[in-house]
This record gives sequence, structure tokens and C-alpha cells, in this order.
Amino acid sequence: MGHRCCNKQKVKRGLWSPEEDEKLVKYITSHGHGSWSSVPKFAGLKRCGKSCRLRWINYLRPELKRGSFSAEEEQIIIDVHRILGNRWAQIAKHLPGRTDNEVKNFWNSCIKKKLMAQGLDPKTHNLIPSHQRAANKIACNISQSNQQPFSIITLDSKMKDYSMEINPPILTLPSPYPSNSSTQPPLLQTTTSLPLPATTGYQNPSVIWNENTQNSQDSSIFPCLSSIENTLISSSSSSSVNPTGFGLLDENCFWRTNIIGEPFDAAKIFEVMQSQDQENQPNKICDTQIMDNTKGVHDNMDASFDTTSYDLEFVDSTILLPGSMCRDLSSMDDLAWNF
DNA sequence: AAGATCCGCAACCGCCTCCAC
DNA sequence: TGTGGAGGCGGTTGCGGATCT
Repeated sequence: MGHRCCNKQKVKRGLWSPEEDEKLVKYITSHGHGSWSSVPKFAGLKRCGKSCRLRWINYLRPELKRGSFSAEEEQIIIDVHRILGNRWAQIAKHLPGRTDNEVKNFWNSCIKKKLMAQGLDPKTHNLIPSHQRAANKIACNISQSNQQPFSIITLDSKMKDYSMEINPPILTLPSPYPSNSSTQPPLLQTTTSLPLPATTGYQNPSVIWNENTQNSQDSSIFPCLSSIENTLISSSSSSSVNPTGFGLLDENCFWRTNIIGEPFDAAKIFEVMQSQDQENQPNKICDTQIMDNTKGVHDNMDASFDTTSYDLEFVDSTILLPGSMCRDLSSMDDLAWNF
């Protein structure tokens, strides 16, 4: 067994000894890794290249931050995970000095349990129905009073009736329109006056931001959104990126664009985009993030979440960390729709 | 004190994508 | 255009220390 790349020679497996570490560090600091497959040979190691790479990336790199995760890092992981799912490498990019492996382990060993203890499905971040929750109940020290739903969105007093609790059924659908397209949908605005059907136990806030609204950059518009969500929204609206890239859809899958023109039929957009996707147009964005906590509005929620095909470049470059976190903002330079 | 169980984490495995040829 | 090597990534395994009984 073993990697195909190391089938030819006998390679050592298992834990690395301090001597091996020393050899690897010495070699890479003086020569760089170049081709990983040649590293073990030149470094005098009986390991496969992949193993060397992993050891360096996950353990030996000087810029690695050791030690336990801070509460802030934990929140970032949760926030980004909700958007990206198990894209550990992408998540780790938002945590300087942390590796994907570290994030993944932390998630599996700690965060996952915390979410479950709070009655949230760690996969979807949705509220687990009480009967399932009872079955899944695990010991946890987190008191009820400390439990904060991760997605309370209460817009203002007018929207009182539409306020949402845990994991509202947010549908975020990247815009099918290129930013420079003349066929862009009408600019979006907050639509607090838009009446919403009151057919369900919760209502979506039909809030969408407007590129031209300066206030849209003000996170106070969404006072109850998490930092990541706020920054996602505000950076979307303030960047050169098509500000309509993310929006909230109502439960009928219509964009809330009540100002000009017809609302979009998200289902149709899906159809179009999925057919485009099937035609191997790799950069088309064609999926949703659906958060639906209490009813089966979107029965395929899990599937859609797991098989997200966001433009990850976009998502990645759109998410900013809270101001107190160091963050390499270079990715912001790459903001672009990949159409 | 000793065995059983739990748990965190490092490392491995296998799949995928990219790219050179 | 097909093929194979290399790198990257997510899922999984299993070791070893901590905790429980």
C-alpha cells in the first residue's frame, strides 16, 4: 500500500522523529522545497514526498501558530464553515498560522460537539428538530443562557414580525449576471415595506442591499449578523464585485427586487445555470446556500450544501475577518466574477 | 493500581485537478 | 487528445495520553 508516488522505494511511515524533522527543516530552509517528490532524496529522508510536504505544511513551517484556538478563531471557523462547508483549506486561509488539518481536527473534536449541544446540525448549521436533538443529546457544559443562535436577523421594529431566529432560511444566490453585463438585474434596495406572506412560522426578511447605498457598507444595517456575514454583505456591496452577487430570496424563491422590474425566479435561474454547468462552463456559479431550520422548504438542503459549487474565489475574497484579526487582504485584489 | 474507554491530533489514503509531454 | 506525474484536499485511521471505572 501507500502512495503511488512512493511505491518504488521503501519509505518510512508513522510519526516523524526529531532527527527527520531536523533534516527536513534544514533542507527546506536552505533550498526550498521545489519538487516535493525530490525532497526526501536530497534531504536524506526515507519518506515519500507527500509525507514531507504534509509534515512541513502541518507542523514544521515557521509561520505556524501553535496552541489552542481562540474564541474569535472558533467563531470565524463557524461562520466560514456555514458558508463554505467542509472546505477546510479555504477556511484555514482565514486563520493566519492555522492549517486545514488543524481546523478540521478542531472542528471534528470540538466545534461539532458544541453545535450539536446547542441543537444545531453541524453540517448545515440548522436547528435540529427537537426529537432528533433528544436522541443526539450529548453532555456539554454550555449553558442554555449562553447559547446564541448563529443567525438571528432582526432588521428593525417594522420587521418585527419577520424577525428570524436560529438559522433563517436564507437563500444566497450568486448573481447569474456578469458585473459588466448590460443585462444586470435592477439594483437592489432594502425592501422593508414589502409585504411578506405570513404562511409560515417564520418569515424571511426581504433585505437586499444596494450598491449605491452608502449605508450598505455600514454593518449596523445588519446589527445581528455575525461579523463574517456583515463583512460579507458590506464588502459585496462596496466592492467592484457585482453587488447583487448575494441576496436574500423570499421563500418563493424570488429575488426581492421590488423597485424596478420583475422579481427573479430563482428556480428558473437554477435551471439555466445548472444547464450551463452541465455544458461544462466551469466558472458559472450555480448553487445556493440554504439555511432552513424548521421545515422542508428546501428538501435537498443537505445535498445542496454539500455539493456547493460556489465560485469559491469569490466567496473567499468576499469574506473579511473582523478588524482585530490579521488578514492578508491580497485576495481582495482578485475580486472578480469569473464569467 | 490497573484495565477500559475516551479523545485529540498527526499522519495516511484515495480522489481530484492541473500541467507538461 | 490522451497519459502520467505532482500537488492539493477532504475523509479517515490509529497512536498515545488523559480520564474514568
